[in-house]
Amino acid sequence: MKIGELARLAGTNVETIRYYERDGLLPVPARSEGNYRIYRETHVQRLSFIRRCRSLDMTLDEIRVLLHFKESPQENCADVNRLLDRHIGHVTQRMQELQELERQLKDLRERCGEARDAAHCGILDGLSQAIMPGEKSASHVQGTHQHILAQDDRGKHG
Amino acid sequence: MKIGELARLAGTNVETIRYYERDGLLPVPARSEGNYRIYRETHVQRLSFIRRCRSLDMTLDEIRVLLHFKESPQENCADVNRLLDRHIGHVTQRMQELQELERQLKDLRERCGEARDAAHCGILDGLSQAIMPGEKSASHVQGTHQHILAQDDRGKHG
DNA sequence: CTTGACTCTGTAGTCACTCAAGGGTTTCTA
DNA sequence: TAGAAACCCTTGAGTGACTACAGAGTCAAG
Repeated sequence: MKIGELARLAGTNVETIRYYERDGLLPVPARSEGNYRIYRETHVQRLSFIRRCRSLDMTLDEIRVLLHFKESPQENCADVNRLLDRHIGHVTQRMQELQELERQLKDLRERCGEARDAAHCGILDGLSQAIMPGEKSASHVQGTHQHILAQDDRGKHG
Repeated sequence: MKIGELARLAGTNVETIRYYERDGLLPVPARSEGNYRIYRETHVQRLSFIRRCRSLDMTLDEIRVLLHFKESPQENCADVNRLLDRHIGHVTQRMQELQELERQLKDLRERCGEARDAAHCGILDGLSQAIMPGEKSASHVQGTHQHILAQDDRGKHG
């Protein structure tokens, strides 16, 4: 099959597939006479695995590790557990941060229930004073903007 | 004061300040004879405002809007409300996504309680089958990796 | 007068894509 | 059989919000 069909089957877009190839996540495929990439069922499976991991917000590096374990089945999978535990930790931590964030934003929002002058806007006043409850700690957890797998939103945002 | 002191006072790093200046979020400051940027109290306040908004995961564009309202106090602040409401919506949505994500990851983790061969690893098996409950919808919400305000972690991650 | 801390500019790198230009190939339709 | 449409190719640049680095200049203390 050609790249377009692989993309359809795995719910990816074509550029992403070529990007994964450049990045070493997908093997370099055979080419047709017209220089088109030719894929097989194994590629569909590998790409689907990658996309499933991405939908769980794993980094490409984490996925690389998992792919390695898939390919060397004799190795002990304690590392797989460790990777997943760490990843769950990141997700949990990010959720706690977002909960705190939501609370602060709602507090802020209540300061200005109705439209008034910006001169007396409780929101701007609130943002001008210290609210931060403490410095955020490090994590491999990102912010609140532009979800990774938002492929149905191409070109609308921004 | 020089840029280093401003950075300390606002809990930012120096490059970020210069970046905000390039990006138009901070006004171009005066310069000393030796070409050093010279800041005043107003800069500390403006930068702190920006950092507080960033700690609430607002984009620089959103912050630009808020700064505009801070500077034109006669304008109606209904737009401030709208901006904040929308932002709260994004945060709430991302939290729901992360909750679902956490659930899936923990499900996955339970498939492999102990170290075994990767050949029989329930985690890898699980990732090789379809789990995705439905496509993620678009939002201005990011993933799970590398928190924005992790400034105390310089150079460790990656 | 030298050391070291600080600052400057400019450029490139991060992550995981996404888009666009400018061309080639294949397939469908008239 | 011609030509249009759909697909594919490579290359390079753009996204957001920084971060890092090179190579140079400035300043205060010893």
